[in-house]
Amino acid sequence: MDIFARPIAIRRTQAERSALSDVRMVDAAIGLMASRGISGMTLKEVGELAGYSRAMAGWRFGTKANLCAFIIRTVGDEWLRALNEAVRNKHGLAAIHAATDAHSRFVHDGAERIRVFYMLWFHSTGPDPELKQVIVKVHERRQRDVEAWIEQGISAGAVREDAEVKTVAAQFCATIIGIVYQWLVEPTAQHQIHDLHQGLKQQMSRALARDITDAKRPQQEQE
Amino acid sequence: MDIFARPIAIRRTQAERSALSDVRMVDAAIGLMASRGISGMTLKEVGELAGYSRAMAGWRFGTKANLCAFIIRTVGDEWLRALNEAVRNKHGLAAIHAATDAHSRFVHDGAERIRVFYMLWFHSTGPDPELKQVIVKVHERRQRDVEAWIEQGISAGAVREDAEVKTVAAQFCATIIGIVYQWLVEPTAQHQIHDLHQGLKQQMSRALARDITDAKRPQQEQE
DNA sequence: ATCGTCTTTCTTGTTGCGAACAAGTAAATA
DNA sequence: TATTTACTTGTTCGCAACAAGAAAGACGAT
Repeated sequence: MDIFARPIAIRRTQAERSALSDVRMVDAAIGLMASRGISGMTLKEVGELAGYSRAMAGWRFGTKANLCAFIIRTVGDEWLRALNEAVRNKHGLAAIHAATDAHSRFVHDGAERIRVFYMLWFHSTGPDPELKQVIVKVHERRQRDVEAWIEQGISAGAVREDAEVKTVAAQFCATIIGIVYQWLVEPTAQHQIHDLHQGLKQQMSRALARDITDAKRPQQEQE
Repeated sequence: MDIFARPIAIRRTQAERSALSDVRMVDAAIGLMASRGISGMTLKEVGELAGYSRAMAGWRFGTKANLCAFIIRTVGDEWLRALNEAVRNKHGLAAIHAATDAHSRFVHDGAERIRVFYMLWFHSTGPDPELKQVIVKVHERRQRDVEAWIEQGISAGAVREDAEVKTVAAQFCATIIGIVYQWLVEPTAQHQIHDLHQGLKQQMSRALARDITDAKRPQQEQE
């Protein structure tokens, strides 16, 4: 009977315990940053909101920067996985269009996680090497993905051979970041964000399409 | 003789005193942020580095956020003035190309002030309304300038009439921001930054040029 | 299974630093 | 000289960061 009297203090393995506290604290931190900004998120509150003590977050992650890095890695992975899912089996312009549409959709849905992910992304512009390392990794991987799509498109004959792969990929990534910035600053202008994504697709078409006619077709694939 | 014994405690008007301390503190703050990042800049050090006491910066600006806002306004104005100088008397594509080249040049020169300005720019992505207000203003003004260039180009007959002014201007601004982000994260890759600017010019040509031949000419105006 | 020991997870206690404000001093204005 | 404006010293509060202790899982021995 005291089996029932005891609250739901389920017995968990240690690995389960840390995993659980990790996700609880990440969720808490994301919630706090989404509502109060990055500087408004405090390790103390993260611990307490996650159902632990003051110092829990500090103890697990050491420093606030470490927690942020962990969040970037975590959400960044989810994010890359979702994007790759959307692009599955496509290559060349089709892949880029699919990725852009997926990006537009995700951003439109406006999940807290993504918003905070990009907030952190933009916060790592200082000379502090800590966060930057992580960001640069995610960033490089993104750009490599885009380059791969273009190269696959070239070898499949769907993209013009003389396309400057690295430059175009860099432009794509830069524009995506610019669009995200707009979104973060003015989350209400969903229409504009959508237009910017469409414009990006068009721009990539003009840069990569084999012939003029391909590039001219604006291709409103989404919605 | 004690006129000479006394250090250079020149008699200044009160307006001069505040103006002087303002520029000293802004310089100090920019220096600190450039070397240690935004969170590494402390009001205490700003005051002392500027030659005053601990609390000087806090007293003058009230809060750290206010100091940052002040810096954004100050440098933002310098920046807009320099850009407008570079574009003087141009319109349409020529103006946009000139602005892009100027931007590329400024960023290449890599003045501390600009770097910090953009660091602050990217830091204001949270839900904190304080800094965001200022940024949004600078941002809107920028976009209006670009729209004006395009419209002038249209009425002068140099830009196609069916150009979607607002959308293209927004794309231009977004891409600039994306490029700046790249620069902040990887300041070493100057070559890439230059390429991105050139690519942006080409992209704008394709979007705005009256006929295809105009758009095809890559126009390496810079350097 | 049950006990005792070791390890990992988490908590309470403390320190130091910076932001923010309050109350005082010095310099300029009139 | 009186008043306003520019600046300084003194203090409080909150957070990050660490240290030392408590509780909960792991694991071998009986």
